[in-house]
Amino acid sequence: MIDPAFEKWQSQLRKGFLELCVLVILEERRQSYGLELLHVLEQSGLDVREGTLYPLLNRLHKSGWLESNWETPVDGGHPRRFYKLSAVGKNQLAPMLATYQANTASFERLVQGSLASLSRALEAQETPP
Amino acid sequence: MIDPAFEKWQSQLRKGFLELCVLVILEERRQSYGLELLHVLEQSGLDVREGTLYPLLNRLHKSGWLESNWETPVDGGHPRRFYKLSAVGKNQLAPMLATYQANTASFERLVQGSLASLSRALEAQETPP
DNA sequence: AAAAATACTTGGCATTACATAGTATTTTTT
DNA sequence: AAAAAATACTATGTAATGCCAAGTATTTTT
Repeated sequence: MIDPAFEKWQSQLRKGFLELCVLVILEERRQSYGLELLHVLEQSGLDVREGTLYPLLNRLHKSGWLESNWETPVDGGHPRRFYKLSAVGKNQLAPMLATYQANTASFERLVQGSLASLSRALEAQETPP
Repeated sequence: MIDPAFEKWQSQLRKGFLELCVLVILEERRQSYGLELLHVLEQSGLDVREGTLYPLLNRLHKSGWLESNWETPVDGGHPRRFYKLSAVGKNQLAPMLATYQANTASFERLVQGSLASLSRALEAQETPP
């Protein structure tokens, strides 16, 4: 019995987070395209849908944070739309990382005073035999 | 010159995150009320507005994750609406923490391979003299 | 030639953060 | 005692994102 509100919350938690992940990948790989990004995200443990990623890429492109160009693989195959960070996008990445890490630090501060109660919550997660 | 898209992204990143923070605080403090929660959040570094927190509490209450009751302080003063985790809410907390930590771990995996490029990004954050 | 795989597009829904404005009660000030 | 300020919560509307679902186009496989 999974509370449907929990799954909705999970979706909400990914807002903004996925964009940061994509920018980090592009910063590392210099460039990439949709399905490859999906693969990289999945390998890192993030199960992202096409209907999530492609609009995300279009938004970042419209915001001017990404540049894109179509390329056909040299060995043939379906043409792909490659994305890479623009100068503007590169400038955004550092503040975004700072914001993300500030949130993480705030959360750590919140749980710091409640290690006992949190370990209680985590233990309750496992089903008793 | 701050990109307005950056501030919008910051708001998006807090979606879901703030709910988790509030639940963690209530798990630790047993119970609390609006303005006190704002104070605790602010002390941890999160600048949350009334117009964000109160609707959030109402939503969690409607979802059945929180119980609430009005109390007037024994030494007089304005009556306050106190919230505490319900049994359902307590059951949500552990899976939510697991999801949050899974996201954090995925992100760490993504940046792991790009320590060099990320430190470049962080250095670019400081303005040269 | 048909089917499958690759790769991207588009439209619509539900949800949340935030701004803004408003209500009610208590305390402080004059 | 009346006015002002502080405390505390409510209500409305907007913008933005994740996700589902269906669709298009090209290439490869059968």
